[in-house]
Amino acid sequence: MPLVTTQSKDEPRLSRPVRVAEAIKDWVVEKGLKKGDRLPSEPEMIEQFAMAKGTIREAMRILEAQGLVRTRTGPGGGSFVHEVSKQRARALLGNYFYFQDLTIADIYELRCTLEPQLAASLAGKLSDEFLDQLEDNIASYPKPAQSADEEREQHIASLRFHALLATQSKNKLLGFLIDFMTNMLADLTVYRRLYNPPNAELWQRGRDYQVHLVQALRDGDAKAAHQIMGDHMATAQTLMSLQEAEMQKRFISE
Amino acid sequence: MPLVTTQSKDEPRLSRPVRVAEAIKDWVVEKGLKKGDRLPSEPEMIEQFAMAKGTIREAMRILEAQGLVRTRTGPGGGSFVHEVSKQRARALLGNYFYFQDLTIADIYELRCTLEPQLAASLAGKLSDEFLDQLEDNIASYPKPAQSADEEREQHIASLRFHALLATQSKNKLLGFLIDFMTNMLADLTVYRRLYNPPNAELWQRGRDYQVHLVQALRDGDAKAAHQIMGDHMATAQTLMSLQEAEMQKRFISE
DNA sequence: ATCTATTTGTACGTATGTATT
DNA sequence: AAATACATACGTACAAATAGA
Repeated sequence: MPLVTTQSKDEPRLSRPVRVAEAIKDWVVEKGLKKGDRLPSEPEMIEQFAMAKGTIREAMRILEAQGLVRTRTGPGGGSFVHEVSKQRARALLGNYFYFQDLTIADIYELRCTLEPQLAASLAGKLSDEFLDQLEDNIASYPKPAQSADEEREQHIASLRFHALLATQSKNKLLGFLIDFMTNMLADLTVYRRLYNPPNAELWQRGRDYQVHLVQALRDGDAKAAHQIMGDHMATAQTLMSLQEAEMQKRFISE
Repeated sequence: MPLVTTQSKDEPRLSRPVRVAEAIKDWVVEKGLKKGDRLPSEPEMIEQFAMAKGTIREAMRILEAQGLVRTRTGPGGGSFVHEVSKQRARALLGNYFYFQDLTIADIYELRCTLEPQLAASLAGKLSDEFLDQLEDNIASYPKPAQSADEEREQHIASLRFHALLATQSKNKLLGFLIDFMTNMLADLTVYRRLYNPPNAELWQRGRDYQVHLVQALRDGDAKAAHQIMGDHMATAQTLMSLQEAEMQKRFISE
């Protein structure tokens, strides 16, 4: 799979640092460099590309910003091929949606189909250790929230439950998406509980879903896992729309 | 919604240009700058951040690489807030998956659920002009491919059909995902038609699906659209697995 | 703990390119 | 066509960080 360069057609013309960055990417792929492999030193690149130091440095910054290399000073230092981290991919993708009018409803629409699919795919595939970890997470919010702040924390924790599950997905794309959505919700949701005080009954239902889900996953009952997660998502979706939750507009940090 | 910064916790420490880039991002959000708005000039930033010219320039390159600013020379030139383009978001996300072992099967697993969902959501919502455009696209591959090359081109064209549909999604996240997946498939699929020569019957079935789909979309029949797209995807999924298609490893260009 | 070698990071002066008026 | 205002690129000198002796 080729590394994706970052150049569009109609746009005027690329600056030198950008072209150098592209050249380095191509070179990395061509040479089959793996993560951790060292790139040529600054002076070597200056010679190889016949560019000034500043230009080379700007090119390296571009690659660094994209998460593809990491640079260290000192002896044995230099730039190294680096695996793009999930955090950075999240952040970079998040910046795209900063300019789109993405709503919480949009995210939930996708969660409603993808989360059950993930749950079904994981039934019977999880280690006991991991299932215990899920239960620990549920145990971290043992009783209904007493305040808006507390409820917010519980909301974040329960999103963490889903992000945890996402790490186990065999399908890396599905896993990333669910992680992205939960993080987006955790980062960006601002409550506007204008008419909806914390509701013990709703809390209990959400909690029950998660408990039953873990049981279904343990039992290897894919169908039940799918069903439970689907109900859970449908409930959550309704809840979010009732609360008139809003997205906060900001750039995301890795 | 805040702009996502790009800093992780465990990692050593950020270089100055990266920190300056983050500071600029925060400043943009704080000031509520919109796309097209001008950032301070190089000399102004040098003063404002008390940094050297090179440092500021590297910071701007970082923001440029992330697609957040665009820079122009000349009078009235400078750096401007820029909406992250879909192309760039695709490329940046693609680089993440370069290091994950994402398979074609993974992508199809998601397409099987998301494409029907999109189709259903668009039934009865599309303009006649757009529906004609879809039909034009179908007309661009009027007969079965005679060679592997031709078949490859037709495959790309039929992926374009899906990308076209994606542009109409009201749900921006869903639209982006489908666009991302079709582009990933178009860019990265390498055929290995070891035992599968171009097959006229399969081609005819794929074509029929698209024709019927457009009809259902015209009629506003969401259920039929969902069904047809679901069948189409299931067929395509089988086809891809039969052809033992492989992902090519490379970085993606915008 | 200190020194030294290595490699990136910062600074700044100058010259060139480019688009607007 | 010329002047202007801006970014772009280069080259050199020096500063900071880190690993190892």
